[in-house]
Amino acid sequence: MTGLRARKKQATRDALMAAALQLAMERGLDNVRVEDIAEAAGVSPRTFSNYFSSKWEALAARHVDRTRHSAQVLRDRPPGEPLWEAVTRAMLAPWQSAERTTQPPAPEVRAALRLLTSAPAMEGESLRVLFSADAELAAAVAERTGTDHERDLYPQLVATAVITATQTAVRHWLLVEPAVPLLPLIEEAMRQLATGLPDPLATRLSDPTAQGEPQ
Amino acid sequence: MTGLRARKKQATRDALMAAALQLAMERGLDNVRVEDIAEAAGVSPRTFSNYFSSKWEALAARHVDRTRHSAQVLRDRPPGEPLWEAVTRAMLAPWQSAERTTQPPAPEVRAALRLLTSAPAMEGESLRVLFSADAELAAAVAERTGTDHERDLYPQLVATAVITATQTAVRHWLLVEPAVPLLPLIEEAMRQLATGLPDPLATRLSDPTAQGEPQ
DNA sequence: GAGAAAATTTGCCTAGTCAGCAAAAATCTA
DNA sequence: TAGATTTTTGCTGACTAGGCAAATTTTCTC
Repeated sequence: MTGLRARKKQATRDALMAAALQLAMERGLDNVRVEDIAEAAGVSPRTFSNYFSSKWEALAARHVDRTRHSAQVLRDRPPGEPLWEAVTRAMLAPWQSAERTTQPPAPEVRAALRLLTSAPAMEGESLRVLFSADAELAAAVAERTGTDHERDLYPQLVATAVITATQTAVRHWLLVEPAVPLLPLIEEAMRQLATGLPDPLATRLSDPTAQGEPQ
Repeated sequence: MTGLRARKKQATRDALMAAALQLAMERGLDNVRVEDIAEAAGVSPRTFSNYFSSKWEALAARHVDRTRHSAQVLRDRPPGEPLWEAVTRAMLAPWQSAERTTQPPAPEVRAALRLLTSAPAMEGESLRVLFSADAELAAAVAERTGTDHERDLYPQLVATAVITATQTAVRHWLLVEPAVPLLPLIEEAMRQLATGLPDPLATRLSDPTAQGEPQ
């Protein structure tokens, strides 16, 4: 599927997403109209609607892409690998692009992203698209664990827990000062999920030698 | 806070929520305008906007109320109680009203709700409001576990995992045929979360005597 | 209770969004 | 290159979101 048509479509989609992000970080999404995004991407406003049903969706589309990516990675992990190891690798994958791991984002980028992602409308849209993509992740989990996504709660529980935990880690990463690297946060979130989110208070009480603070 | 003013406000809010649900179940939310809801509730369209910023929000408001309720219950559980027991009780509470536990909803209500809740716009709005209310739950978790919701991932992880797991259980309950009672589904979801969502395949392999199927 | 203060409802209004339709343009197939 | 398919686009109409100020209702103070 690498015809000119498909490539142009992808390019348009990318251009719209990039324009939306750029403009939103510059002026705040409330001060950006669909028309502005379309213009910046060099297409008509009507074409914008063909790709995204709102400007929030255009921004949140990155989440969809990342979730799809994770699902693909999960399917590709060796079948014998323990589930939670595979899941952790899968959720890390979309964030392991070179730029992001080698250097933290500039403070002003952080600030802009923080503003953007904390807007209620934006959070909502992010969650919506995340969950529209979670079926794919759930299917991969079902396949790997021999469960049935029609009859069993299990794959859905894992998929949604994993997605929101990752989201929580990312949000934490944007908020916390001073800046910390993202990947360990995601790993930690997965580890906590996989161990049943044990009450750190109870753990400390029953095992006074424990040193590790919950992160 | 039981002045006439406050009571009227609550009544208006309830009326709008009820009207929205009623009309949406009758004709589908796409065929209901804000104007219709306002009329059915006996207020002006402009007043609708004072309460809710969209018709989806009016429907999803039940989720907010339930989450608030759960947070309150969690705060009220005895301090010595293990976290996951308290959390489970808290999440069950809003669903334990008399009608719902004694008899399952009529098939046509189930069908209507299924349609309603599966609309993407509706799912998105549900998630948005659920997560705008999750701070309260996270705060209750932080208090109970001696963690800091600014510095630690933990309370956010628990709150979002618990909320989405409950949501998954509810969705499952609406979808599965034949109808099953809701409360055990929620309990099971919490139990799985608290035990780290163990891979049922691995469990079965390493312990061939195990009989329980993951639900 | 009467009148002042505060909160709520309402109508009016503007800017903006969303998607159906059909014509035009671009791309693919053979 | 001709014809089929897909995508883009302009036009349009129904609907929405929320600012503002006037009118109404409730609460507060004496």
